Amino acid sequence: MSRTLFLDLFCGEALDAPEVLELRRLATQVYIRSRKTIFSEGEPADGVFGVSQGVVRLYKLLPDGRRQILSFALPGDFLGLPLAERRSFSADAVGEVVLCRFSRGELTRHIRSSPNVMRLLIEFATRELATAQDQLLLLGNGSAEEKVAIFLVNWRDRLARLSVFSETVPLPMRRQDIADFLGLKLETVSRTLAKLEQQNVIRLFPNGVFLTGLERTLLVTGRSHQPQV
Amino acid sequence: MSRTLFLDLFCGEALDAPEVLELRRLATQVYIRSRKTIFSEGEPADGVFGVSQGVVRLYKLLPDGRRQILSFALPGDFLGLPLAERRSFSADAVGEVVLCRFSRGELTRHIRSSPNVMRLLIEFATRELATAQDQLLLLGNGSAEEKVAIFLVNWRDRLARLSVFSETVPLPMRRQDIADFLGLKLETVSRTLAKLEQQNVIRLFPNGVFLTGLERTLLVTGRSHQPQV
DNA sequence: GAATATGTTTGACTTGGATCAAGATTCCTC
DNA sequence: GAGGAATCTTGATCCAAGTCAAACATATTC
Repeated sequence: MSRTLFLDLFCGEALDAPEVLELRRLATQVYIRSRKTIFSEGEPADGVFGVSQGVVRLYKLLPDGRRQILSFALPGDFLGLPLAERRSFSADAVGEVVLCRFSRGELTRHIRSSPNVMRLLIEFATRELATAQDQLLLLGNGSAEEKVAIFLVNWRDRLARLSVFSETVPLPMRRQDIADFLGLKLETVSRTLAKLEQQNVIRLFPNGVFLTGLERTLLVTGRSHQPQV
Repeated sequence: MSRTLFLDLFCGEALDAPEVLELRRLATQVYIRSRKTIFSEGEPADGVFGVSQGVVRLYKLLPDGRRQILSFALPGDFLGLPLAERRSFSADAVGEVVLCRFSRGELTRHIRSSPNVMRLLIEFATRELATAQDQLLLLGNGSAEEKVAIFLVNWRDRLARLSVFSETVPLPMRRQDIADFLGLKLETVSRTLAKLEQQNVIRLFPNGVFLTGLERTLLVTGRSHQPQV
């Protein structure tokens, strides 16, 4: 694996080839083993990371051990915005992960001189904020069933944007992760998935689900059907 | 009221005087009556607003009438980021409100040529995202008591940054607004406030609270004690 | 300053999801 | 592939917050 997949994801779309080449010069690749921590909340943020391969969970911990997963980062996503001095959340690898790493100083210097990279970052920030706001709506108002159903649909749609659309959706994260993402307990996630399977809208298999008529049952639709920003 | 208070809030801090003057040339003032809607989700976003005076609630509605308040905007805050074509949430005035309005085209043109304004916006976006993530932590993990207590402390701290610090905190919004912000029902908010009053950590008065030893009781501290970004 | 509307508090009861506790799978490791 | 650990499912019970309902306060209007 010699290519910086993270950057390739923008080539031709948001950035042109010379720009990608210049950024690639600044980037180093980092391989993270499954379950390993990439960085922790409160640490100095000396590197900026983009995901090339795999899934990364971003989360906050409370002193008593409660955890809130903020998002699951996929290839093409940054692990947070590159401006803060310190990490405002922790990140670790859900499976094997390949990252693209920039030094914060070099990247911000490069950003200043490149309107395209600047725009890319602002777009990413805008998208992240909109996603967080949709998640607020879900956490504040959704029933367990709505939360799980919408999570599955959104997850499928995100994966679809990366590869080919498929109703056969891998779920590399644990039930506990889904629970901490949705503000539920893992037993509730398990029970809710079982209930959705009984309703014949999903079919469970090891490390994944098969989605059938799910969207029709959703009360909260979120942004899943809006065009990508 | 002839000055654009919104802009004055940045003068000397993030922007220098000539820059504020130039922005003021682009700005118009808008007066909004109490409870009036400023814009609604889904509309074209033709103007960019900053708050000069008053409190604005930003929220999303579900088809069945459920509402999630995303945040209460105070003087110095933008009502969303100025990039999206359409509003991703609605906004209305909690009390009498004075806004500073820019045309989106003029502002984005100006942003491109001004690194300071650009930086201001990126900082605002970063801060908004961090705030939203703290709110996710609270909505996903907090009990009713934690939610209400942290809301009160954060609200006091935000007001303190605008004027002088005081434990006497006005609450211009309704109980229903607090409930929709915290993912609770208004009865629960009312009961929880009563409980906190019985514990002698707050004192209620019409349209406000007096905070006493509240912070010591908090399990979730949020960002309330971190330095301002 | 009645009359009315709009908010807030409080009480009685219900319930969805949490908690506690086994089992059943799946995944490693040797 | 046997043994053990981690993960997932399912069942029984509990409780924090929701629901329904009524009284109480505070604005607003005529």
